[in-house]
Amino acid sequence: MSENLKLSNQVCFPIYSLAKEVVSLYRPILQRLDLTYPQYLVMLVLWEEGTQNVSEIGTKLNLDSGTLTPLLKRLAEKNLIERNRSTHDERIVQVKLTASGQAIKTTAAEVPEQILNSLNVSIEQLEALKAGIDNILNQIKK
Amino acid sequence: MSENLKLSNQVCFPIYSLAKEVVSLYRPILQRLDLTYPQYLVMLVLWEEGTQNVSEIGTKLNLDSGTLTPLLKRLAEKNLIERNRSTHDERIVQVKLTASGQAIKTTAAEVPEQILNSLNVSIEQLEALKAGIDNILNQIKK
DNA sequence: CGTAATTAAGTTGTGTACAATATAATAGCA
DNA sequence: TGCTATTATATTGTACACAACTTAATTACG
Repeated sequence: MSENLKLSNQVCFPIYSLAKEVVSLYRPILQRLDLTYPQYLVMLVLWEEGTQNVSEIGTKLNLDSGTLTPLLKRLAEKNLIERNRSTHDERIVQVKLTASGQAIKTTAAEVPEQILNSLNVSIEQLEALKAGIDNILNQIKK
Repeated sequence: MSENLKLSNQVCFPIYSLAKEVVSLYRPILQRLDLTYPQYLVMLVLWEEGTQNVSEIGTKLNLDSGTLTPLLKRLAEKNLIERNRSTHDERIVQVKLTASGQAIKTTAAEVPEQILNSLNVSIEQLEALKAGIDNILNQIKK
């Protein structure tokens, strides 16, 4: 196999490994908030953009209802969100922060700093990585 | 939140998204081999390095026995590998390619080219991304 | 208006991931 | 030798992730 062909394995496996590594960096930090990384992503969307439909959250996070429905039920059980059918269109479920959900935003504000610290990498390196990833994400053939 | 603090979200979420995107690029290609991406990774290890212990595979792929044991059982059910307890040390399970497992290596050799094609990115961009990822992976505080 | 097509969310089934724990075998050592 | 610690793998439980399908509601159109 040519060196160029091997490259896909040499890039895709590190991407896969890095993603797992990143999630495992978040795990102990998010544990204090009783959130998993995907749950934290949903909370970020709600903190930043307010009440959202299930499908709006799905579009922003690239997750489908098969993943989101049970995840949102778990967030609701923890009393961080409320799920209500829209009266205007009964198909739509609106996901809204509860007071508790809004309240933990303050604690969650400390997460990025802790992550930056455990990533242990310069801002410049991160910027470069972000540029490289955005590049690929935009160019992948859908 | 300062721009620098936001950066961790702006890097970690794309990493997480890209990894899912990459796995979903492999999915239709690997479907012809009846393999998932993690299963393909295990097969790559075996094709390149021959018979391995469960823990050796785990070290190379950053997966623990809780993930590997059921995955390897599925590969064994497909008759691609054999799992045998070592006679010298009964704790060790040796994972060995079957004739079928060895045989599909030929078809699998086409996978990297198909992935490179669907990534739709220049070799230079991939090399840059790989460098950025390896950088971070090496520097993350364990 | 009435029905077909579409849409939004939920359900089911399969397959990772991983923490925590269990089990069994081996190694180390008094 | 006998006991303790360690090691390798397996098991259990929880939580994604996604394909395929279902259900219920809304829209589009003849």
